[in-house]
Amino acid sequence: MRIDRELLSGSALQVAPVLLGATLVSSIGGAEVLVRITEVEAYEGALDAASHAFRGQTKRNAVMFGEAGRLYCYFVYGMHWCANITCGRPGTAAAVLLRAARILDGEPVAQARTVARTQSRHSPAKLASGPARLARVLGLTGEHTGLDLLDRRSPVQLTALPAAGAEPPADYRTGPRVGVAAAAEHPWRFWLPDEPSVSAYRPGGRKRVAATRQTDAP
DNA sequence: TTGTCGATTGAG
DNA sequence: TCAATCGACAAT
Repeated sequence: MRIDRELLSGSALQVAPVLLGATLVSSIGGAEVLVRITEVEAYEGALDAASHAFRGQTKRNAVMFGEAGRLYCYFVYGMHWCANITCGRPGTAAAVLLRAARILDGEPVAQARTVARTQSRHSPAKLASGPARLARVLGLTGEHTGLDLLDRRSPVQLTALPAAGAEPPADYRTGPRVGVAAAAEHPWRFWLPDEPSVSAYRPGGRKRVAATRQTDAP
């Protein structure tokens, strides 16, 4: 089934599981890489303390407030790019972080991009295991933010959903987001079972617990 | 203008 | 377990 914008216009929580199993193709740099999404995370707007859009619109997160189906890439830890697909209605911020994928075609290109950055090779299953690794094999950086993934002329396109169509896959798993301290109580991570590319879980970083006030409040 | 920290990764 | 490495944003 073809992916349309309406399908992506729901909340991040609704859209995230639907993207599991979808295929994404990048022809950036003249080399084609095709992947099947195996792991994602939902990020809402004002109601999600872990979202880049939590404190309102800024230059960086502006695309999250626009129409669904656009690419949102951000730079993190001074060296990595991570990619999201925007969702929700215009005016409402929401996006789905692409955390891992299985490489269906273009593995040599993916491997070459990895070696170029790390000086070392990865096993096929790990080439796109993790948001920064996935963005790397696809050649995605900040300059690609805003690209319409539903436009056939775009160098990066969301091509198709699995046979099930607009429904989430029959079998998938959910859990807390990886490396996110805020709003950790919600299962906003979705992944396909038995997929070697799915990244390892890691609890959120320091939450800087408000003072080590062990004693009870007055 | 300055200081803090991050939706991570790879080496040790 | 920890360093790398820098842009965004809140605080000054």
